[in-house]
Amino acid sequence: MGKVTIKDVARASGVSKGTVDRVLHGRDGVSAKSREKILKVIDELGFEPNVYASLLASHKSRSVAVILPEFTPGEFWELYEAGIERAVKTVSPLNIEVVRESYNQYELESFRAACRRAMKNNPAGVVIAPLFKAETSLFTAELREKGIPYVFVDTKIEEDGYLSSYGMPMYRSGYLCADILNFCKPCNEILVVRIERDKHRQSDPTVGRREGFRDFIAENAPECTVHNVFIDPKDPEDVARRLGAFFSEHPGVRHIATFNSRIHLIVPFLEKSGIKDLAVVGFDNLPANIEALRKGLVRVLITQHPDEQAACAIRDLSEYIVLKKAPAKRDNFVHMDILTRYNAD
Amino acid sequence: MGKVTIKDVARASGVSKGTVDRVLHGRDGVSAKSREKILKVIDELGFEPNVYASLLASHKSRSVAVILPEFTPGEFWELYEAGIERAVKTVSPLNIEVVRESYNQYELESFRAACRRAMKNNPAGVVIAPLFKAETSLFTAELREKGIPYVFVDTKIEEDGYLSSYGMPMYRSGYLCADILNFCKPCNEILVVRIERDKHRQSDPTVGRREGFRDFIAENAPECTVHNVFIDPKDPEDVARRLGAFFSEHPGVRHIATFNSRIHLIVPFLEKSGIKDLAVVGFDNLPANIEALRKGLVRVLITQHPDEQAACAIRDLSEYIVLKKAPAKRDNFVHMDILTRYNAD
DNA sequence: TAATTTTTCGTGCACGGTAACGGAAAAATA
DNA sequence: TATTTTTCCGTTACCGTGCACGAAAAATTA
Repeated sequence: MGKVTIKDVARASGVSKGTVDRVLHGRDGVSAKSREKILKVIDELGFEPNVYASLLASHKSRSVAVILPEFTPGEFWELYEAGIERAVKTVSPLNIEVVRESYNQYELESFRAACRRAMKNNPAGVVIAPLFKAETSLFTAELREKGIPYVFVDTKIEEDGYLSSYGMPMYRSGYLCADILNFCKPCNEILVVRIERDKHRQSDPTVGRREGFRDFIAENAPECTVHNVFIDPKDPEDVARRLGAFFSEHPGVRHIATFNSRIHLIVPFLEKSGIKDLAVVGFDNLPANIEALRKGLVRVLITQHPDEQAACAIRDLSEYIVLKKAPAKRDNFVHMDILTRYNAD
Repeated sequence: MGKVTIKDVARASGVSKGTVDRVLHGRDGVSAKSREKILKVIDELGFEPNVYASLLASHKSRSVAVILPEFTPGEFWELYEAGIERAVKTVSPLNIEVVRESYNQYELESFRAACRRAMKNNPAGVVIAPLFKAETSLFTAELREKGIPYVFVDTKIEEDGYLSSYGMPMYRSGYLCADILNFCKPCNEILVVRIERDKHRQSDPTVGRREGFRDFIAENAPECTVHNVFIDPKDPEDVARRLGAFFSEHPGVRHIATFNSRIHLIVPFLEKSGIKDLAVVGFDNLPANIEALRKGLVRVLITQHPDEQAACAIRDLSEYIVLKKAPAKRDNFVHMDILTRYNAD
């Protein structure tokens, strides 16, 4: 019943609704005294703008640019798509259009080009996965200058000015990974499979995860040995070769972890080798990983809901664009899901 | 761009928008000729009413009744509240009001009364947790007769006519629980603590969970013994007495499970007894359970997001009420989350 | 044919919010 | 002090739809 409208706010603060509208949208032309008074009244009355009335009145169509790495089917970055599509559905009646720009995550120039393409559209907001830290800084500086709000997904960069961020707490996730491996009986040896395209990449997104993993072991199982095996994801035979060599040298190892989403790449080896009772933990719910989970070859996957990240990011931006309302929480960690074969749906 | 409005339809059919509105809502007072013409134009122009404008203009407020068990703070059924509140926020601008009716889950008559109270309000939709199966059947028959859509949460009853349902797959969750206990080293003995108010209750909601648990053990650890200890939740000293007796008789048992949300009740005993290296698995993210997780006294919680269930249920209903749009999926199983101390947030 | 009833329809305000327009008051300048 | 500029804010016309009011048109009756 007691819906508070801007008319109520206007009356209660002794101004007209035009003025209330001005402070709601942060436009200028309002004295400090009035603004303060109005904000107080808004707070006291618990006013919340009616989104529908709002977009009915202001119908300019705006666009949100989503800048993510490109992907081939089945890759990690594809997981964002589902959330983007969900979000598109909910915001398109608000006259907000979503424009995707993708880049090659291993080529800086490609990232630059994607940013430039995004800016051409004159977007009202930007969602971005900041794989290239330094370059992203430059880009966000430009966004700030133009007053375009932006949201980080996957990871964030340390700076001020972003509207919100979504991601997994990487350190925590590494810690959790080690905890799960260590779950019942403490383990003496763990094999960490590093399936990375570029061992010496400047900014490896999984570095925090490795630290969390290392710290858990140091604190809870200091006697445990951690072996690293590096594998080239582009060479399909590298897996069998290197893992084969490893297991002939260390036949007793029963714990395996990876720190990125590529655990599925070792599945063929596991199937062929016939080693039993392995505790294998990986990350991210790629279809191939889920499949491995179902088969019992991977014991646990830790996932971070990229789709949710995307959906939330777009939601935050549209709320900000339509209502100039900042999201409730700025830094959001999505829940780390623990998936086993019985709760993978 | 080319959004067609009522005014366009009116102009194209040579009448006023009032007349168009009349045919849109099936009100009378329109000549057969005009009606026909208008319908033709609507079809040709592909006119679709603007839901938001419509909602803004129409003053009829509709209500959704939510019929759930009553609770004292910290109890399982309180977890639904958060989702209800979230949903209220999103649907209240649609002039949809949410009315809660609660009942005593152990008294049939109380459930009946709650249903009757709900009907008095002449609700446009109903969310219901069908703890009393038979009685719920009678109630939903009445709803169907009156054309009122309804959604099940927590569990559903087998019938046709509900709009959608949300719940945890109980059998699966029991299976998962046993799997987690059995995670690394197979266990030989498991203590199942049954903290139930009424041992002989007709429809124990956790019965499916018990079956899943039993089946996992039978299939994967047939040599394992399962001990049941029954505890009266109303008698605070019963826990210490019975568990004390159990552990003095079976000092080697290290695996504990419960099947409802009351695992926190055994925490004081665990703390005092000082038994180490226990693998304790329970259900549901009650604050007290989370607390026990943090302290390391409970190893894993399996949760079902009651808040999400409530939010989805209300969303489905309002979409149906406002747009007559049926939800995408009818039977929905919420994801079973595995919570450990490192991902409980 | 005139008067009356009934049918059919146009008009205008409301919903809650947006934003352009222009005027009054305050501040700055002459 | 008079004039100009700036700051601040009220007014107003929408957005697309719902609905009440009353008037015109058609049908009925006298």
